Amino acid sequence: MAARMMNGSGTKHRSKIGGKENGKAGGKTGSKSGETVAKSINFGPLATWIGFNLRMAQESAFQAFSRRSLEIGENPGRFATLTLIARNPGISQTELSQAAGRDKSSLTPVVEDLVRRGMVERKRMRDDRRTYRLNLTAAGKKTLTQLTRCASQHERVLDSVIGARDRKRFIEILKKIAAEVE
Amino acid sequence: MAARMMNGSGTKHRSKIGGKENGKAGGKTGSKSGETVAKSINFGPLATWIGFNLRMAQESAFQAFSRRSLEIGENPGRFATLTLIARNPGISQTELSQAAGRDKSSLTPVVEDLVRRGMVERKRMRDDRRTYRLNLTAAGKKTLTQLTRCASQHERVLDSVIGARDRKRFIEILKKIAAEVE
DNA sequence: AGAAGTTAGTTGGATATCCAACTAACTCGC
DNA sequence: GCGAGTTAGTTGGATATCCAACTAACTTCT
Repeated sequence: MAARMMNGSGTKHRSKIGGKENGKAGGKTGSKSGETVAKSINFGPLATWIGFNLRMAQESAFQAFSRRSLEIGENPGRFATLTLIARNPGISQTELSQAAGRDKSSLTPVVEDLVRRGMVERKRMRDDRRTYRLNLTAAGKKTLTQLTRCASQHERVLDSVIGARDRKRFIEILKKIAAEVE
Repeated sequence: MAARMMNGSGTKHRSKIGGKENGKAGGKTGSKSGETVAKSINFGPLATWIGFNLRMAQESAFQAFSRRSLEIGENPGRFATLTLIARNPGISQTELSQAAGRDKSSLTPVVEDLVRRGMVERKRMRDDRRTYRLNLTAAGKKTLTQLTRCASQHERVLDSVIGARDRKRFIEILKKIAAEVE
């Protein structure tokens, strides 16, 4: 899981989102000299809208984490899944999907992959043979440890960008949005 | 564009992200009576990590906007694209993709669709025949107006969740993350 | 106990996205 | 003024995700 995961690690050249309306509607930067002057884009209302900035921030953060976890040869998307299984041994796929904010059908291939790679063990429940119980194997725990280290480093970067003073409030707001918006 | 758009409008049942570690590692909620007690999930470190919460918030917000814009029969994903073209008449596809934070190849089908539906006009540049100039048509402007109304309502909801006091700082932080994280 | 309803997980069809590789068109250096 | 390099946009192949529809297994109601 973890955010429409798996963007790869493309280096995207984003323009900074201009705070101010720069009067002159967009338009072809002169570039007399031949070098391409970074054209300043007018974002209009997007610049001050929460939805758009939320998306840009999320993707930026996810990309960074993606790169980091690919360095250790793991899929960033597996991180939330592994953590949730570790913390909730015997969790079912449906519960897992709800916790991770994904459709249960999205988890089918993810869990299959984790099982195939020996990270997760999957047993039918005794008393309800529709349901699986998921548990981490030793290998899964080891991988999770590595991924967690990655994630901690990543979090430290985010922390430094946000600043200790605002961090708590920032997360509260994110949680509130996740919980309260429709 | 606007966030790995087009999730449809699925009603996802997310568990709230528990702030506190609930000691007892996950585990099978009793459900004596037969009714399914909403199992309380242990999110472990995810609960306090920015990346995960950023994702959950972003998706929640996007879903809400998605539903709203589908009500007026438009694709939420087109919103940022139309806005950027409106504000930057004659913008090229590459510039547009950078501004929207998407790969230029992702824009090919989007722009095609907008042109086909008569929202956007696309002309080769005189002096550089590789490049297109994009402009909104009257129909495009009309659609954008509707979408903008939608988005304003959506923003108002987000505003009320965040609270006027924190809003400015919140957006600043989002911008900072988008700009500074790798 | 049997039919009707509900739930867990899978399958199928669709979309949005990425990256790498491509083509056509431009620019530069000599 | 021509070949090497660069840039704009498209194409192809891959992944992650969604929703709707399905099957198998439970539960409930009469």
